[in-house]
Amino acid sequence: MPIHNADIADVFNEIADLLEIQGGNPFRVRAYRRAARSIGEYPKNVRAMIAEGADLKAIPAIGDDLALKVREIVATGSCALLASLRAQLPSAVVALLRVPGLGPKRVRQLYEQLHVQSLEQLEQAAAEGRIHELHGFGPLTEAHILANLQGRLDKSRRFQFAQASQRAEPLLVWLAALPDVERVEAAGSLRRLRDTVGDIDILATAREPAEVTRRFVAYDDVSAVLAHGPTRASIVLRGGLQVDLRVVQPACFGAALTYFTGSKAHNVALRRLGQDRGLKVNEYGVFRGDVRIAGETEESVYESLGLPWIPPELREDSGEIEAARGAALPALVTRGDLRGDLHTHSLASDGHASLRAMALAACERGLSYLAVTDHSKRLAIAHGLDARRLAAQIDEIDQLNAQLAGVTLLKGIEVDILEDGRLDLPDAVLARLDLVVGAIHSHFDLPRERQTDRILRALDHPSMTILAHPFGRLIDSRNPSDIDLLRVIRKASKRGCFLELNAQPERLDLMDTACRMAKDHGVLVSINSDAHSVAQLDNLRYGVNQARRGWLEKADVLNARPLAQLRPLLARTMRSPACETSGSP
DNA sequence: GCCGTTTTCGGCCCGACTGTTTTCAGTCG
Repeated sequence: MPIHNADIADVFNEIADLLEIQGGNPFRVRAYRRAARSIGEYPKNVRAMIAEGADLKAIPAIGDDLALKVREIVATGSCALLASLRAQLPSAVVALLRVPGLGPKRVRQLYEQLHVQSLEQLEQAAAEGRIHELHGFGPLTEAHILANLQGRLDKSRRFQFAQASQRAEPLLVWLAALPDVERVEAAGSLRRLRDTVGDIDILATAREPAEVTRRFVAYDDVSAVLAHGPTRASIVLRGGLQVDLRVVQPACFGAALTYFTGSKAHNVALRRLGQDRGLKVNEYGVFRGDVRIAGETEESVYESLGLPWIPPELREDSGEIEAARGAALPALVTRGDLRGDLHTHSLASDGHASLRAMALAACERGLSYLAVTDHSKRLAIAHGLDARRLAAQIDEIDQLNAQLAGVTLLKGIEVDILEDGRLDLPDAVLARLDLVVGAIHSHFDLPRERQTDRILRALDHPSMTILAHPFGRLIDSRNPSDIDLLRVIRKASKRGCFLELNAQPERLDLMDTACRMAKDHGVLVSINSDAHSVAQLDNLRYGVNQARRGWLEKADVLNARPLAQLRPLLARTMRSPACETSGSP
């Protein structure tokens, strides 16, 4: 089985978990976690780097020892250290770390003293009252463990951004209306616009902080109170979403907002930067000795560290601090930059609105063009169009465009990419369209080589314009397909094709790191709503969020081009077979 | 186990809350 970066990251993370439970050197544990993250996010495939003879120590957090282990994992699929750790401690115990309230120390105690090594055994031990007898545990801890297990409250559970945002909005409004509250702001991954949100972090200033946390834990949508102090409190809403509130002094607000926006890795990087300058950075401010030199605003915090303000979307310690230092932060794309939408559906397939209604709705939303891309015949469940119906729709759009003012409909199709990479409609009818959006809707789990070759062949089709939702993932329900994105991007670049960032909240596909990879190779990304109704045109904002996390600027986005500039990019002359250089797909 | 415009050895981010202890360890973010 070929080893991917994510596999290596998994091995290092399990090593870190097991070392931590065994009470290993915490800095060594951290080194494995940093290495796992670094490799997991590294844009180049490590297996390919080894094949090319590249120096693995060029990867951040990889030194002599871990470079050897990476080679070992690529060669053998595992590594001796992991095997020996597993021999000392069953790897199933790492699942116990996912239980809220259980960290490495307690997991070790449970294993050594009660021989607990699975969630089932943990639940049984708690139910039988054996846990509270352990030193350091008590009846409350035992009750919490039981409640967490029975409620299946999982630390690793994440919510789609849109779901979390819809739960957070009313709570933020309610908090802002409390009499003592002066200021309320969401922080955390919600503010960083991540595609999924683990919990909601809220920051407030208030005249009487303790009064605010008291009211907060009594919010009427609360199903559990996890913590309640004078300045901090944590609740779980019905539906399982955790919300953490911190109330801070106004003079600290910027420092606290920075701190609670994170990411954790970004915070650590800021603190190290502070250390280098003899400064201490925490949620109360930036301090030289006991003197606070910054903290009221985020700008002041960054300025004290010699940096310009960094947009929250970029705060992942993935190059943003270096870019800020070099005055090279991107001017991120905004919703207002979008001039059109290149993937939408109508009544002709599985959409819920007419062509005219979609066109008018697009116009109302400030868009000047809208591509109609109904499904093709293979997707029978969506009433996909065959060549005859598509030809009729082409004529209908021509007639409608003659009547419409302020918005232009583009003739398109979301054509199925068949298992072998052919497209689902005849070349002749595809050639009549303004654009062809190709998409995979079946055989999502082909092996990497076949899945990649399938896409490369589709990109070689002279009519192909945009690869829709390239990974096919559905957050919570379908993993991304295994494709070699670098090969896909290189082919798209060579063929003058584009990649879609599908803005449906459960898709958000391309992912942020993939957007960045496309940008680095000069392949434009099309932020498309994939709207099946008028209201879903508003999904574009979720796509813009993701694009911003992927460092995309206006110039990197296909549909930020006005129509006159877009048309030549869509023209198939640049993709004609004659243009293609020789070589395999 | 990584890393270095102070360092090749000695550092490695910082504080709140809980439940347990009787002054603090563990967990979390």
